[in-house]
Amino acid sequence: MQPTLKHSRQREAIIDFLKTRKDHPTADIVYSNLREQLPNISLGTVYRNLSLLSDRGEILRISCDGKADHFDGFTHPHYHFSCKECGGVSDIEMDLSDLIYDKVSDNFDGQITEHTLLFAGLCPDCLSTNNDL
Amino acid sequence: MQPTLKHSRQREAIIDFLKTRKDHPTADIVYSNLREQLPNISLGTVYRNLSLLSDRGEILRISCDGKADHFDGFTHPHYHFSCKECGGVSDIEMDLSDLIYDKVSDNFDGQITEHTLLFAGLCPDCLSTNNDL
DNA sequence: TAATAAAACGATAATAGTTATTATTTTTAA
DNA sequence: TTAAAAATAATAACTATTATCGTTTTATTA
Repeated sequence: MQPTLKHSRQREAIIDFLKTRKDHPTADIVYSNLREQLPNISLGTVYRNLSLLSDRGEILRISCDGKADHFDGFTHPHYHFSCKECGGVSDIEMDLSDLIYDKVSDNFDGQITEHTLLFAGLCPDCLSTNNDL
Repeated sequence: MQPTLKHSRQREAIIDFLKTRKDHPTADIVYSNLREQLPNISLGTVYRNLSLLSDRGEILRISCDGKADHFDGFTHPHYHFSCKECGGVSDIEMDLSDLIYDKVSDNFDGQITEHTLLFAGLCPDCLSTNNDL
């Protein structure tokens, strides 16, 4: 059994902060923003709670290419896009699940409980900047 | 312009080794295996070449959840599966590209040049072991 | 409300994975 | 066969993350 959660101001602040952001901040960014309201919060606390919350499915962890993980406070089914130019991570709202699960069940004998689909390329901003050159 | 490649015994050994493996080894595993034939090879050389080769598209880098990256010597279109029980990474051979690109182009204005789709759950072995309990 | 146990904390040390530095060696082409 | 470019081994440095530990906070119960 996992231990019962006790309320903590720090954890609540982390969840609240993530809910205000659509840009999927890293642990470090969460930390430096929260220090404004909670000057004594520790980076370890941020990491601990981000892991705890994503393990419990309350937030999403997005891992791209060896760099720092990003976190998403919104857990409805959607996908992510990581721009190769600016490094930003943004949302792509669409529903592929049925399509993907139908197809993969024909091709794999194990049990698939989740999938991560990450797109990469140039975001609209960087695309237009590049075209201007 | 990127520098012209010069042949190196170490890089060739890395490519050859990856071609013999279907289990997507990490840099560390590549290193310890290659030391049998090249006792003086350095871990830095392994990392440098794995990055160089994946940047050039000759091998694939597979990033899952903060742990060490895995590398795949086969670059034809296929997807990966990471078992939550044993941590192994294996292949799923299927073609979703058209399906995915068609759908995503309706939902995103940037330019998508690649996508990474990683499945997770229980591999056939761990699934049958779990059922036996 | 005071005592207590569990959970969470902050500070910081430690670790894993990876990248950078540098002096030396290897490769390639003139 | 020499010279420039690239690659190497060894190792230091770095980044992201996790672990440790003594203290504080939270929730429960006497």
